[in-house]
Amino acid sequence: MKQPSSARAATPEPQRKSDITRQAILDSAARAFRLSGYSGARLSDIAAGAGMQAGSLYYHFDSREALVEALMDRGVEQTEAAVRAAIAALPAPASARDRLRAAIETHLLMIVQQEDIASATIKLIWQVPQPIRERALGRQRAYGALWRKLLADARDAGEIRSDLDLSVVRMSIMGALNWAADWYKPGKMTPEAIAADIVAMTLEGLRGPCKGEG
Amino acid sequence: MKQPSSARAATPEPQRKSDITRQAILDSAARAFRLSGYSGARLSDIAAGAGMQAGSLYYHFDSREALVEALMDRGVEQTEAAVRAAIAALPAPASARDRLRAAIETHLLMIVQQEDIASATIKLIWQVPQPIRERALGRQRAYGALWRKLLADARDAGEIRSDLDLSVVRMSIMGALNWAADWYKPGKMTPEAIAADIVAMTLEGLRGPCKGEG
DNA sequence: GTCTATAGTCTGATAGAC
DNA sequence: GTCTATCAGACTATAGAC
Repeated sequence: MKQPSSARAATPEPQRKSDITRQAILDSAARAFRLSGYSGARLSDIAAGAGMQAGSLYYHFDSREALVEALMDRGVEQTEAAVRAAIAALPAPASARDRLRAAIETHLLMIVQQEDIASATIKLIWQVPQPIRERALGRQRAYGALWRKLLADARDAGEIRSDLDLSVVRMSIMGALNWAADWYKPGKMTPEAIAADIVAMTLEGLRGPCKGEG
Repeated sequence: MKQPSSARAATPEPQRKSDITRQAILDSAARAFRLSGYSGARLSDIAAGAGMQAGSLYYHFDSREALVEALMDRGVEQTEAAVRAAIAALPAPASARDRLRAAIETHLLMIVQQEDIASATIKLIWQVPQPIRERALGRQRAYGALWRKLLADARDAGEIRSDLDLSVVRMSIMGALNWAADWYKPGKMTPEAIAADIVAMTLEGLRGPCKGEG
C-alpha cells in the first residue's frame, strides 16, 4: 500500500521548509524526467512544476546531475524499503511463496502508484551520464540482491523448477512489473487486480495451478 | 527525402548508394538514441557513427524528428515482420501454443540481436514529441493486435486459464521480453537459451509442466 | 552526396537584489 | 529562499562550395 510510516526511516518526513521544497522539486523532476527523458526535461519545466523559477533550483541542488542523482537515490530507496516492509509485515509463518508474492505486489504498487519516481528512476538509468549511471546501477544491484534471495528461497522450497536460470526468472519478473509503468492507466483495473494476475501467472503459470494450493 | 512510398513493406535490400547511407544513418541513430535518449543524442554523434558530418544528414532526412520517426517505423516493422515470418514458417499443424512460443522466441531475438533498433524504438516512444508518439503508438497497437490474437487463440485452446486478464498477460510478456534489452549481455547465455527459459516460465509456470506435453 | 561555415535558438549555470 | 538578469556554451538547421 502506501508508505508504512514505520519502515520509512530512509525518507524523513518533510518538516523544515527547505525539506518541503526539496521534496516538491524531486516530485516535479520525477514527472518531468519520466515524460521527457533526462536531456529532454528542462530545468525550467522542473522549476515550474515546483512553483518556482529555474535559477532557484540551485539553492537546493548543485546541478542538474546532482538533482537527478538525488532522485534516483530516492527511487530505489523507496521501492526497496516498501518491499522489505511488506515482507516483514507478513503473518508469522510466511513461506517463500508468500514472501515472493508480497514482493511482486509491492513492487508493482510502487511502480504504478508512486508512478513518477519509481518509473523515472528505471528509465533514467540508461540516459544519465556514466558516473551517475555506475552508482545507480550499484544501488539497483543491491536491490536485486533482495530478489535473488527471494527466488533462491523459492527454488529451495520447490516453488521453482530447477532447470530455469534464476537470473532470467528475476529479470523477467522485473520486466513484467516495470513495464506496467508504460501501460497502466488508472480506472480500468486496480493495481491490486493487475498484481494478482501477474502473481498468478508467475507463480502458477498461464495454465493455472496443477494441484490444489493457494 | 521521405521514403518513395510504395513497396517498402519489408525493408528493401540497400542497393543504391543513397539507400546504403540511409541505412547506416538509421543504424547509427538507433545506437545513439538507445544510449542517450531522444534529446540526449546529438546529430553530430549520429553523423559520426555513420561516417559523416552533421550537416550531411539533412540530405537524407528533413529533420531530427523525421529521422527518429523513420527509425521507429522500421523498428516495429522489422519486429512484426520477423514474428509473422517465424509463425508462418512453423511446420504444418502448428498449435496455438507453438505459435505463441515462436512469437516469444522471435520477439526476444529481435530485441537482443537487432539490439539497437528494436529497443531504441521501445524506449523512444515516451520521449519523442507528441505527434510522433501518437503515430508510433498506433503502429505499436497494430503489432499488439497480433499478440492479442495469439493469446486469444491460446486461451481458446485451453492453454491459458480463463480468469487471467489477457491484456495483463500480454503486457507482462512484452515487458519480460523488452526488458532483456537492458540486461542482456552477449557471452553468458545465448539468446536462444534465454528465450527457452522465458517460454518455459510463461507457458508452463515457474513450477513446471503439470502433465506431460511439449 | 558530402563538406565547411555560420546563423539563430535554447538552456544550464552564476551573480546580486530583495 | 526566491527572483531577475545575463553570460557562455551547445546544438539544430541552412547555405553554398566542391
